[in-house]
Amino acid sequence: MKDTPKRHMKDVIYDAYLSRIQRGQIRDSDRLVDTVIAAEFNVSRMPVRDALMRLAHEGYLASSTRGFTLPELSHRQIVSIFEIRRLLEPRAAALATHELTSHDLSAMQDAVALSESTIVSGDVVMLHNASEQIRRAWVMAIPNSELRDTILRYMAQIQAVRMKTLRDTASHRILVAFHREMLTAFSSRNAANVELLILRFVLAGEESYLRVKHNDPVPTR
Amino acid sequence: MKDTPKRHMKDVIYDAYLSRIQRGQIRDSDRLVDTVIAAEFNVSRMPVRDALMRLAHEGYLASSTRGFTLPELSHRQIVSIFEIRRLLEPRAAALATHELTSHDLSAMQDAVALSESTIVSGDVVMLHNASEQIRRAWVMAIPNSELRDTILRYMAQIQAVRMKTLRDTASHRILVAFHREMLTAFSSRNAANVELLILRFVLAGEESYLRVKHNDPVPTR
DNA sequence: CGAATGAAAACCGTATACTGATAAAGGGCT
DNA sequence: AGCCCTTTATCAGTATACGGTTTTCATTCG
Repeated sequence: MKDTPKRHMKDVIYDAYLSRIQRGQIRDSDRLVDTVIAAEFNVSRMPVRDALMRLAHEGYLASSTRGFTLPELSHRQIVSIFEIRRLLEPRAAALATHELTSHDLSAMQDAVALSESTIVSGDVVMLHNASEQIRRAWVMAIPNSELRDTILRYMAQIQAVRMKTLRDTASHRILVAFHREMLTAFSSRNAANVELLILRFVLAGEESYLRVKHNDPVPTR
Repeated sequence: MKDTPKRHMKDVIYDAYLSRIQRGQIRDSDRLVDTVIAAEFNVSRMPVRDALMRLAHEGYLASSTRGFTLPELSHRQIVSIFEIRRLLEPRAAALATHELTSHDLSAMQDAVALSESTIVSGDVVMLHNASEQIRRAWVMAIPNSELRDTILRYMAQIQAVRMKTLRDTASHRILVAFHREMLTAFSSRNAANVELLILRFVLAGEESYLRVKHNDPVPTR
């Protein structure tokens, strides 16, 4: 049984749940309780607690007196994070432009094709996955690892915004168009274009969010 | 016995050691061992471990198989963080400009006076404290709390850079001049000036760091 | 029928104990 | 005398247990 060659359980659990969170596999209503997860992994509460608390401190989870849940991002927080993204992501993407391998680019190409296909199919889950893949392709290529980590910290916000906006037809079309443009810009290795495009992308994302928010001030509940 | 009204020991210990780290009271050679700290606070290892691991994950400490120590920020990391600061801090300071209370401003004024006094006294520790106070004054006034938290995360880097550069006479004078300018800019509530000034400040800090680094490639040891 | 109340359950924080990994120290071999 | 191997000490990771607090829920009273 070499399912975890050498790593500590706390890290295994941390990675497992970070992945689940980032893939949107945890629902708003889910409560993550250490004892339950401990049973799932056949370990004691301690490594689970370590992992959950780490996720909580990093903002991926919210700790309450009654288990851990997804953080409820307030409108204000979401807008705040858009501001940080506006400041960091254009430059970060520009830095990543020269670092993307041909493998990264073809992965992005596949994801963009997937994204385009959702216009007709209307498959929101697939669009979500495609967005995630495209984003991941360039974010992971950011050479400044501190910057990369900082940007990765806002996955929760991005997740939340996607959830709110992806069903909106107008936002959907805008998003797919951006995906196409990104592929072009990254492929041509034009960092200046990429920088501007990502700025426009973040701004458009904010605009979409605000529009959907305005039309549907009490979402998903 | 109400020495800690209601807060959890893990948080008390976290705060205590974060404070010690930020005040430079932990030396490079110090090894922080949970059992020792547990004895100091008369608790078990667990809350201490929680606190230390949290500090480690936030970058204030490095975990090894042989106790926790101050992280050795690599040259590359320090430069990486300067890039993030360049992107975030000018805008953040501009946002803070309108939020500073008269109380904040007078605190800043006191700190700037302190800073100026160190030019003749050469008191590096006092300069360090003054820098910290000035920085804290405007950082804490950043209205976007996510942005503020992100900036606060790099305190460790700033600490490390200060340690390396503060003894450098040229850097010392430049720093004090910036402190004076900051007071003026913040007091006049001119956000545009502040934004530009802070950008110049970060750039100057990077330059100082690189200069000192170049003159003394093997520092403090 | 709804509100107050109290007991039970859920769940976290902390304590104690054990295990395993690793670095330092000491001794033997060349 | 210098290098390698074995031993030992140290310290982090994990297990288990307990106590306290908050939530839930049923029961009773208005």
